[in-house]
Amino acid sequence: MQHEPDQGDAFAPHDHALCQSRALAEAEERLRQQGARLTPVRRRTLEILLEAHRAMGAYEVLDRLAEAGFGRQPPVAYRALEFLVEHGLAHRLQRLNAFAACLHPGEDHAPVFLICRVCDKVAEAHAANVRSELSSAAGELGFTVERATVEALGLCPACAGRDAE
Amino acid sequence: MQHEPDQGDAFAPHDHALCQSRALAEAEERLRQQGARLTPVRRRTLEILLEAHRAMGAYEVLDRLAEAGFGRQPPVAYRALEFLVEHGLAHRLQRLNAFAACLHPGEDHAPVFLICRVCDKVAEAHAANVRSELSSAAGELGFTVERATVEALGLCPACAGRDAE
DNA sequence: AATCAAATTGTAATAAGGTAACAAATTGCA
DNA sequence: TGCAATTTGTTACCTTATTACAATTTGATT
Ligand SMILES: [Zn+2]
Ligand SMILES: [Zn+2]
Ligand SMILES: [Zn+2]
Ligand SMILES: [Zn+2]
Repeated sequence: MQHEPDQGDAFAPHDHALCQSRALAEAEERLRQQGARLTPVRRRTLEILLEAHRAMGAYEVLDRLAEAGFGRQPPVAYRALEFLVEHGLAHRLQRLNAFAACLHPGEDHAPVFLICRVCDKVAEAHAANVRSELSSAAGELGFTVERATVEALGLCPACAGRDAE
Repeated sequence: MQHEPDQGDAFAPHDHALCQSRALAEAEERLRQQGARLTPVRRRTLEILLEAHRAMGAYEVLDRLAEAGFGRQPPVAYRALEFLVEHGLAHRLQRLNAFAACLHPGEDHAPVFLICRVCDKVAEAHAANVRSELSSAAGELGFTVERATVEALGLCPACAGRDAE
């Protein structure tokens, strides 16, 4: 079965020059409506991300910006990337740089983490249904999931209770 | 409705001293079976993680290890943490430190990322079902999801095809 | 056109997270 | 006891990210 190519599907063969120019045009239009400016660094940053159809580290983007004559210091890239993320034109692939004791040792599992933003506690939720939905969503694009990271930030019941008072 | 407390639920009120000692005993038993050794650093590292019921950065763990008389250098903590993760006694909350252009700007979405481990391309999959399963799994523990990160690593159709040949 | 405040860009300095490489000490046998 | 394998300690370095402040650009206002 062949799936319909769509605009989020970087994997499907497509006219990528058109894909890029359309995204750039949409970005200009959206920013104009919001009264935000697509300045040269920001525009070049978006172009750099669009060229690749892959995730790039901030320092890789920074190198390309420097080649194009912009500053060589980290904030140059981080600011432009942050602007794009804030305006819905790019995503940041998350991090948390942390470790937690396993609460279900021996079950050979790939859990979903629930992290309370108030008390910082971490719980592990049962992930089977989440993972099966993920696999099927991926399957629609022909993608095979091998490992997945699912981390939710929110409110645990104790902190939610305290909040509501 | 009250949910049944279970061993993965750090949010439920529970006898945490018992929770810790049980986890430690289970760890010892599991490692013994595998012929791996719960040495002093490793044991203290696991205790540190268990004390908190929250995720801790490697450097925070390192500080605590140093207080307990172990080395003050990053590898001391990273090695012990890696050992615990390898043996299923701890989890690493993932990272990817990267940015990608949004492929659906304007849809105000929280997408699921599919990252091909061979070609590094990133696609955005439709996330509604994944997120609703996530919310309901979280809901069973009384947790309210505000933001969630879902990143899958695997094979895109093109690279899977190449692989199969 | 001259002026000025706000926004943007440039730069230096430093914090935080992570790994490679090798030396010293410990452990468990032969 | 002797020795190899494992574990721990330390040095040095790399990547990622932020704070603070200076210089420049922009767009509106006079
Ligand atoms: Zn494209
Ligand atoms: Zn909480
Ligand atoms: Zn507990
Ligand atoms: Zn691929």
